[in-house]
Amino acid sequence: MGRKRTKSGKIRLAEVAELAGVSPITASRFFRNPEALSVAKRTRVESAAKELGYVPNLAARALASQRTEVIGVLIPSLTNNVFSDVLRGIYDASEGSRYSIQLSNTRYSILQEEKLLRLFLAQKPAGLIVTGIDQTAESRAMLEAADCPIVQIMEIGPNPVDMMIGFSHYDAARAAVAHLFAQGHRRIGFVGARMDPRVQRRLDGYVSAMKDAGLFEQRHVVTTATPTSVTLGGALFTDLLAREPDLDAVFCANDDLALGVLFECRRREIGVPEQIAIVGFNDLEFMASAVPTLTSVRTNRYEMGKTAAAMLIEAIEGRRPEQPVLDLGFKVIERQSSSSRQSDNRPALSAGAAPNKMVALPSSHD
Amino acid sequence: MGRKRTKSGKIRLAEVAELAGVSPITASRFFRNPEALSVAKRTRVESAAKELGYVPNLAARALASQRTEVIGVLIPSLTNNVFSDVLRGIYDASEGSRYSIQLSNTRYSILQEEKLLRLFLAQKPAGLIVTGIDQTAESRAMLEAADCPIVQIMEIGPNPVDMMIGFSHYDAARAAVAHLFAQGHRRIGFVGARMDPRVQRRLDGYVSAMKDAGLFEQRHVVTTATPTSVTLGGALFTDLLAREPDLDAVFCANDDLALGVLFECRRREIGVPEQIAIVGFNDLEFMASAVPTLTSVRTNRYEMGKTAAAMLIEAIEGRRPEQPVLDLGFKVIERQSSSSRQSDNRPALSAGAAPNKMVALPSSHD
DNA sequence: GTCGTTGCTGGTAGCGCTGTCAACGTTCCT
DNA sequence: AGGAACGTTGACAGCGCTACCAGCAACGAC
Repeated sequence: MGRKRTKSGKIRLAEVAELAGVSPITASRFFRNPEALSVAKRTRVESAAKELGYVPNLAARALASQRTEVIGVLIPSLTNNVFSDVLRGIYDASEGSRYSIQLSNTRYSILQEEKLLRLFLAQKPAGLIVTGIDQTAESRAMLEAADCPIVQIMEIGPNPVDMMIGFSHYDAARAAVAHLFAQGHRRIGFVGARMDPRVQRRLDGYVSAMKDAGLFEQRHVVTTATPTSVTLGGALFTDLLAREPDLDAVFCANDDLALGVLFECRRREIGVPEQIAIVGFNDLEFMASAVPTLTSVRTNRYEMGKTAAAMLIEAIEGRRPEQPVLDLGFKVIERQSSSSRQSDNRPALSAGAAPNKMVALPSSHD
Repeated sequence: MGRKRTKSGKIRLAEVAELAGVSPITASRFFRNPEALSVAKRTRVESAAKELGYVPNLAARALASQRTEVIGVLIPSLTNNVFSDVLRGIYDASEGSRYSIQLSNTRYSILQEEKLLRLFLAQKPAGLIVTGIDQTAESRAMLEAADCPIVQIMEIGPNPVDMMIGFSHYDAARAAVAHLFAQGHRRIGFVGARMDPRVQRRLDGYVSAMKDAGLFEQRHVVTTATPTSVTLGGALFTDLLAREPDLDAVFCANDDLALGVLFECRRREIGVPEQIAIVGFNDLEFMASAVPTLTSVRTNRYEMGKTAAAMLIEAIEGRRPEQPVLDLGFKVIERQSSSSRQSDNRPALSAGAAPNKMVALPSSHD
């Protein structure tokens, strides 16, 4: 008795080929490069596969072809809203393609990242998406030696490993501070948490902008390594006020902190923006809805994820993008919390009605 | 010349076995069931593997053993904070285990879920985590026929496919309403968005509690299929007020909506809780930090994900939990936004100092 | 008519690992 | 002392697919 089915009852390629009256290898080709088949065989295999409900065995394919159809993604956090937007973009772009996403969480540790990278690379992924540009030397070497396309996301900088998509956090922070200057603010504090490399670069941008204006004061900067939260924003702002009660603005390294600062102002009955202006970073959805509406720096997170995955897939399939480094820029979204025009300060009647004035800036990096 | 290495330069199990002076199959056993080896061979294989930097080829393993070490996870959204907490738990529990997570997004569509399920099952996952209890009949049949452990998460209900971990959204909503009753509120509105099955059950719980008290009014319920957001909370609340200006409390199906309602109250200069009490759902971090602090129903999302994955892994390895259905319960976290005691209503000086009174309830389901 | 050339197809031989089962040595029991 | 029982080990034969190369027909150029 010839065995028609595998033990598990699954349909194999051989069965499809038999039903279609072709050799297994021809059926195999149908799934990988249908154009290589004559139209007649193509349709025969197609209908045979559909009739039998054939699903390829990816393990066998990976073993025989010596490569997988897995895209590895290394991100530092699953909690952070920012990364969930990026991830959504990545998953959306991978959907419908043959590639599946393998996600790992580095927890903001470059050592953990190195470990995970080694793990990924051992499985010969089709491509890799890694967060940021601050890998260990060892990681960097592995990435450069990897024989698959790689996209670095979230920021741009010199010496891309391969492809890169993001924006300049440094320039974005400078733009936020410039906006506050333009509104007449001078004593501008900085509130930052987690202090991962990107937040650090926002701080650097803030510091340089303040120094350029001759206004930098170390005591205006409050940071912590603690993970960010709304509550933490209030606590850090409290510290900041204790050091410098005369602030007239706060630049927050992200929107959660900004919301915490807003609540703390409300608690202390400090008028926003009359007494203190607030600017956040990322432009999460709630910023437009707060009272007063909160100014923020908009970043294109979903688009970043989606484009990164799309670029990667193109590169995997041999079509390298003509633009391997993509600057997605940012926009300062000016809202009530930092507006000096009194007319903008009265609470709008409905959240959606709050006027947003945008200041678009492609981040320039050199 | 004997080939020592695979084409790709990778070390194979055979090399390790040769260096250790054992047969390949013995080396294989070392990685899967070290206890089966004598101590001498075990240490020999171990050091040989380390010396060569051996990494198993998972594709070959999967092909030969007819099973994968992949845990499939089906969740309806990557955006929703709730799921990022659950996911974090799942990833944390899987870390260090041999299993890797394969994530797919159903986008709240049970048809999409069915499609993804079919895809997953074809690859013979080691286990499956699916969201909720509202699968299509077809999905349900596939799950029941699957020869791997399955955990349903996010809620509990009758007829688990296999294991189940969650809580009763219905009971949680009833508890929230009961809390508002206890604070003296009677004209309680409901605001809901997305209206996925779990939000629907929260609505059902609200309706039943209101009906039990003889206070239900259809016009006090405002819902939409639109995805949730803070802004939407304000908009829905605006609708609700237009229908019924005399509300004295609002129960929001989630915290984003609650925050939107709070902002809208501030915009309209409606006192919270003096004029209107607000209760949210999920107890996201910012609820404790808002002004006034916002009452919410705490759910154990991280723990749910972590426990689900841990249970699943145990079951995969043959140790079925004695409790296949786990009710993680919920807690009504009472804060200023729904407190009738005037002393609680004055703004606390610091966010963390806000007193939280907890009402713990294991959800009873029958 | 012959000779490439191109397009399509199939045979063979693995990819690296594990399931199965038999065989071996050792211990323990009667 | 004999044999059963156990623990440990290895040989063999694939898992389902694809890389590689050979073969064959059809076609155009000379």
